[in-house]
Amino acid sequence: MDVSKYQQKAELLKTLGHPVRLCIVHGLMHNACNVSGIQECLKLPQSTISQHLGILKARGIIKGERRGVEVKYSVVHDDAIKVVKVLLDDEAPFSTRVKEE
Amino acid sequence: MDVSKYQQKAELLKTLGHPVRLCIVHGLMHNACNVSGIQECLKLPQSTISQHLGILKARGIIKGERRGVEVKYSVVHDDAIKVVKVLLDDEAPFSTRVKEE
DNA sequence: TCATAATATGATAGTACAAGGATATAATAG
DNA sequence: CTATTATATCCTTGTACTATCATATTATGA
Repeated sequence: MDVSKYQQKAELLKTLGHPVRLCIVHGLMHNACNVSGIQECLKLPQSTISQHLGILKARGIIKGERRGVEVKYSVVHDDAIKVVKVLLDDEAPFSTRVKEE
Repeated sequence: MDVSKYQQKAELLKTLGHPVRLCIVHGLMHNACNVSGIQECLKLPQSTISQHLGILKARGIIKGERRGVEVKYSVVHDDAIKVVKVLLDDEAPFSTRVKEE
């Protein structure tokens, strides 16, 4: 039995299996934004958000690009996107996986 | 922001986010079987399997029907089925595949 | 009844995770 | 250089999860 396949997929699910992180990923799928945006949305201390972002980044689910003083986050993990879409299938308002400006 | 929705979905993901449980659910989706079958497959102590089954049952992901001396388990949670299919999309028996890219 | 196979539960010990405060780094403006 | 804003890291405390052993329950057959 191919255990490592399950381990890898399970780790993804476990990472997404936290309300704050799930919310962050879902939000980022609609529009990439920075920590302050998320923080305002979730009303949690900045350090808590940053920690979750760090976990998501370490697992390759999101990436952050620094733009001047901000860091703009977006979702880059295909499986993660698929899972979240299946679960929270509220038809993306738009397919806005963009970075304007 | 609708937090409870995320909490509920996150709990599902967290529950599936353990290699043994993920493996159990995936296996059960292909054919419902009993504890001994799973145990043999995973080579873990019976009590460990049973505990994971208990967790999956408590969260409404699987159900067990007693058939004589055995208990036959099967997956009953729609979201769980969708998630596992998307993630472990090996030859879905039917064309119930979710879109890919 | 008793023995046995299948499954569940309880207890325990080790490990990992979560939140939030304090503090540190990075970029830029002045 | 200094101040400010944005973000990251460190640390502590409490809580939850995991694996396993030992034991209990349940159903059935002799």
